[in-house]
Amino acid sequence: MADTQRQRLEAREEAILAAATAVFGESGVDGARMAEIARRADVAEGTVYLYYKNKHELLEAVVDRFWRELTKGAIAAISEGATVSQQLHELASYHLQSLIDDFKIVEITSRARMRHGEPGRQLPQIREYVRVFDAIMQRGIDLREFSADTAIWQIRDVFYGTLEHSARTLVLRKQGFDPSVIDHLMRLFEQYRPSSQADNASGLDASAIMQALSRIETKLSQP
Amino acid sequence: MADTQRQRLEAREEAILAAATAVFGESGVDGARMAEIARRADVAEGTVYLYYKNKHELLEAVVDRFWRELTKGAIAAISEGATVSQQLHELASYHLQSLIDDFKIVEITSRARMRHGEPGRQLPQIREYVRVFDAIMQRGIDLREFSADTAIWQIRDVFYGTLEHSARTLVLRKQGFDPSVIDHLMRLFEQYRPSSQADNASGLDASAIMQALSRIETKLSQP
DNA sequence: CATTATAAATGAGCCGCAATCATTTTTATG
DNA sequence: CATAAAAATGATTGCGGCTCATTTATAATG
Repeated sequence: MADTQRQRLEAREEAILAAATAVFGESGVDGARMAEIARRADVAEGTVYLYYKNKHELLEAVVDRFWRELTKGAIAAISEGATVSQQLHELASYHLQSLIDDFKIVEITSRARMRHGEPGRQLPQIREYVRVFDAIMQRGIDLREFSADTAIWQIRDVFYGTLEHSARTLVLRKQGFDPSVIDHLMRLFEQYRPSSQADNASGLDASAIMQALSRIETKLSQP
Repeated sequence: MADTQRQRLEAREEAILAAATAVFGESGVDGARMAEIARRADVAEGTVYLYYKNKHELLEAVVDRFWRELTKGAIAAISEGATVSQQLHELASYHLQSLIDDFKIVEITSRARMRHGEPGRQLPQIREYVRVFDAIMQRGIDLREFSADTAIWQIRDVFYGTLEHSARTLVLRKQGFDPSVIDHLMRLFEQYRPSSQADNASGLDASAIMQALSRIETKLSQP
């Protein structure tokens, strides 16, 4: 009966994780009491430590699970055969909606990054999550729907950075999901389409000229 | 001698704040020991609590001070008479550089937002800080350099969201300041210019260049 | 300068809570 | 059943934030 035994253990682990998710969400990391988590999972306090080394590892597990689920949801939210732009739109909408819905856990995520001492690492599951974006964008580049002259990581930071800040703004103002945020972002992304590059084979383009002008202006205004 | 007395108190408060900034930065919020902070400020542990109600308020004071200084620095970094684009460029550069330099304290900021219980408020000093951006952008709109058809808060979220994420990326990869991040962001902002829609999907056209040139001409003829 | 009143500083001790571990209970095995 | 191994328990420990009775420094007054 080694099988039901294993199931019991997994069920217990799941109960602890669920309890922890609830308590962390309700009370925040510092407000959460290990005793309360144990009580809700219907185990003794010591038992929690058989499954997770300490409070921080439990927190990591909660956050890790959240982003894993989010990845699944994102993939599900994207229409298989749609255009790259359409898929980006879907991903952006799904992401913004999720950030708003689960704002508490998203906030807690930053806490999981900080491992007491120093080097704020990035969580593996978030790395996994952003690949969904990367894959869409890469396909866009391969199909020449998007140009390859900006590093993907920079575009990605625009995408997630904007959505994260917008979500915070919306939540703090107690507004909900706002489609105009998505439209705005998608309009920005038009920038990445390879439009009028044909006539700029020389490598000279308007933005290069503007940058040069900008440099000149700087010098002029600080003599 | 009520005057030197006051000065002594302020000096002590400053010593505590400085010690706290250092210790929080080195050890993180959880790693920081109130005893250690007191020791470095050369006061007894109880004395700290005469100036700050508890550890969290001390943290808030540290973060508050940091953003206040940042606001001063940002204002100083912006050329008074420059174009709106140029000022945005300067602000973006200053911001990115600061985020990278003081990454530790920036990370800690999110911690100050979470007041134990719930409603992750926004800190007054950050509100103040983003006004620097708002003022520049508003001027851009007034001067018709930028169009008013996108809400400023959305543009602001693009600006700070992108820079914050980019800073994290750069720090985690142990790269330093990367000017291409700024150029990229500024290119995106071309989207917000009113002249852009017509003939060039990139948002740049001859008229934008002519406008910049004429601004320069103006400056040259009035030294 | 002496005296008193008030403000500021101190640090030993209290208390909450994460984490441990000796003990008990449950499960697998022959 | 007997017995060994695994799992669970909760009283106990230790750390660290915070308090408060006491001490020390400063101001006020005659």
